[in-house]
Amino acid sequence: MGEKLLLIDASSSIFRAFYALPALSNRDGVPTNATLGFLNMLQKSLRESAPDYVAVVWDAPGPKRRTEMYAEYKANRDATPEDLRAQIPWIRRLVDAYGLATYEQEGEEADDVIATLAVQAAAAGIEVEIGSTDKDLMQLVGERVTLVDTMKDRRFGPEEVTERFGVPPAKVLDLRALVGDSSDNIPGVKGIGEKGAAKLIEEFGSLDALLERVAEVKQKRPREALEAHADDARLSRELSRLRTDLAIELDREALKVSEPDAAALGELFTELEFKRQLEELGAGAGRGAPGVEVECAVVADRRALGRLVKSVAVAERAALACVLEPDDAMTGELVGIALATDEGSASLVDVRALGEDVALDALRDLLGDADRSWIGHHLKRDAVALAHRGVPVAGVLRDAGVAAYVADPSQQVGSPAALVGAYLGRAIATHDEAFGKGAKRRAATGVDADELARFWGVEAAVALDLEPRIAADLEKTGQLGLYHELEVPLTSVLASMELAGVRVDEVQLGELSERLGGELGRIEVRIHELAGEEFNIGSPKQLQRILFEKLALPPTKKTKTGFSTDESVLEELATEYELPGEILAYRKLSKLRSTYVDALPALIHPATGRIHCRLNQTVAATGRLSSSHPNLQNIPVRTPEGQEIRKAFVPAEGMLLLSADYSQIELRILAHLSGDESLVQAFREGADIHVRTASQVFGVEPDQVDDELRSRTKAINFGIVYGQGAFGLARNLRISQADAREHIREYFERYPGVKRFLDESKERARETGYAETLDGRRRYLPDLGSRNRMLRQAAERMATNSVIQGTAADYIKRAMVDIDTRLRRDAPGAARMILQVHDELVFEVDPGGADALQDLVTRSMQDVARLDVPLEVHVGTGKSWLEAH
DNA sequence: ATCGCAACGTAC
DNA sequence: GACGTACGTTGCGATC
Repeated sequence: MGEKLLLIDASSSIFRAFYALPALSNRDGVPTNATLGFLNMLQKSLRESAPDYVAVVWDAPGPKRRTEMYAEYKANRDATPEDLRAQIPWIRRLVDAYGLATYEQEGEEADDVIATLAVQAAAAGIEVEIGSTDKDLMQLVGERVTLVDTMKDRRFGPEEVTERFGVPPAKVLDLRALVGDSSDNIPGVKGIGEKGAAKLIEEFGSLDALLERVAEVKQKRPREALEAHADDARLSRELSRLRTDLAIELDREALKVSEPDAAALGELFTELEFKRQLEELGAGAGRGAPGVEVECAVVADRRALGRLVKSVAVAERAALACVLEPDDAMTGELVGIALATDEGSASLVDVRALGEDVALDALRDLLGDADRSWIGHHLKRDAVALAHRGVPVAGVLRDAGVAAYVADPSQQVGSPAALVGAYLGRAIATHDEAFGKGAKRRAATGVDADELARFWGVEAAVALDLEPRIAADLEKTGQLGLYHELEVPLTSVLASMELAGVRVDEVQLGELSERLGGELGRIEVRIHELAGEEFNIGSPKQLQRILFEKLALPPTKKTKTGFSTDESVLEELATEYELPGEILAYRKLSKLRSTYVDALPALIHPATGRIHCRLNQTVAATGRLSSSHPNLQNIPVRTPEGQEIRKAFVPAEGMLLLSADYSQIELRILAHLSGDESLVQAFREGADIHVRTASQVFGVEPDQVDDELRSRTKAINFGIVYGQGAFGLARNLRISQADAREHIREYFERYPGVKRFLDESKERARETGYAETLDGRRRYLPDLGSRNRMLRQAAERMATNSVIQGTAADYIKRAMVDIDTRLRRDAPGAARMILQVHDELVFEVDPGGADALQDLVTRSMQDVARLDVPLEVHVGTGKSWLEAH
């Protein structure tokens, strides 16, 4: 049996699917009929044709060659229905999830691409099936080339074509030159239909012969038509002629049929609410899925440990998974270490049986080998745990969760079991299934080693399959560089930051807590006095009752469950009444106390005396990091009380803190991406951007811009980045919606490049289905195609904001990797990076090395990218975070 | 007793 | 309903 290539004409298939199925949509109002129809066709073709190669061919956007030839080409086409256009990104995702190659050749239509590929494949002895009903494609039919209409279950080989048109495939082009095509607005020769044309071609042998000997045509009407419209016939032939000589290579490797990405399909089907498809997929990936067979051994004596270490040392690849109880790198007990070198077997080093020192000493050289790679889940946690116990992991950390995050940062489930089900179509136990949750949870310390080995051995071994599988997907989407060059090295950087931690002055916080407590007590008394009764001020529900029922103050805003008592409401009421102001003061102080002042000391590590937050690499949908346990990215900075908290973040004895932050990085990225002349110029000239914007938008001299105007303009600038509308701006600035609308209009008038960029970002995201940063980080936004206006507009704001916020995230991550590399090389021990707060990096440095560090950090941060505007970095040093910032 | 959600507020 | 991204605390009703 020879090989088979299936070429799918995307637009033709999608159009047919759209009109063949009734209007369907999911609960978000995303139309789904064309997607479902296309999916059915695709599945049927793959099943019935069983091709070895598949390519999905799209029309390229923009001007077409044929339009240059003939301005009226396809001029009579109606605009594509909106409900169809909205489905295209979904269909592209579907094609991606199936792992199918796509072709989209600039300036070319799908027909010509298909023709070129078909001719090449046929010449190479490959059988070609074309999934399309386009009549023009009939000219390609031959010994090895057939057209397939999947929906009607019809195939067109040479015989069927001859039967259908009355001429063989080789003469279809000449026939169509006479007949034309009303749907493409190809004229043909008026007065000649398909029947007549077939007769004429048969009689004269070809169009050229016919035109040469037109006088011999017996019937009068066709003869006269031909005489009058010979040029139309020639033009029509050229318009219908498929090109088979495009500069395209038939890349067999790329076109090979591969396993569909069950994860991506599952996600798509869920979002689209394709229940039947989801069930079918589930039959492959869900409960009934094949399990993972892993031979799991417990290593509990030194000799076995020695053998294990040797076997890992010589293995090409190895997976690692630490068992920690509780699941925390810095405070958990190291119960076991699972190691695997192939997918079928794993060993659990029983740390409790061996003793931590014995176990770790045996692994020290292996883990310290910088030339190795480690594959796993949660490798950052493992690296921190091991380094904290004196065994740094020097190798490359290839984490499946990080890979999956690059593939889709919005994904909600990143657990190993979910990823295995999704990407490998196999079922493994979840942690909760194996060990219970909540009250029923069994601590790892109380589980025998065999059982731990069975669970963690599988987790390690399966990662050896999983991570490369996801990486292969990343290669297809062009995101492998983002993974290998940025996120993978970053995992190690974050691990050393978490390990380093930050010192906080417990005594200072204790004093502050006392002070706040006293103040809170006084305010509480006053509040109860004003309310005429005692109640829980922290309960919005009780507060509602007091304010809006008992005291009958006018409510201004609602929540889902009742009247809102949030800051803006209370502020408004505070102008008329005393109680709301007191509540605001109470809220502010109690927030600071409970969230920071009292919470932070409890998180100081008993051994290091420092706070070690987690810097999460796989959480934020835009590519940013997040911080938790505790969140050190939202430590107060604005209010005086908040600044007291920052003062308590201090360097180790004899050291300094150094803070370096990007100035206006998001607006600078906006300037660069939009290319807006005024905005670019403003940054190049080093202007105060808010003053400059104020001056340009409101038409006043820069020295006439007072603090008030500047701060209002700052709000506008922020609003632009967040996609804010008139309503939001009006509320923020407490101005009328009309005024806000006017400000926004003026802004865009003054910065037309920004307007254009924002519109284009949305449009591009709508076409592709995702927002993308300069480094190729994607965020899928299916709601861009929703018919629900709110959902759609929210997705549009996410699209524009994600490009800007995500690009900023890419940049500071690059800087972090670069700085870490340089510090390790040039100044080991003298300085360490300890925190990242989105546009700020915080270091702890020996005072003697502060100047050098400042140079290094500034240069590295500025040089992450060559933008049309300079990247400015502010650096400060001090004996507290407040001083340094 | 525990879980999960709503409301609120802190950061960039 | 209306401004993007996070995380933590509190209160409170549902659930175990």
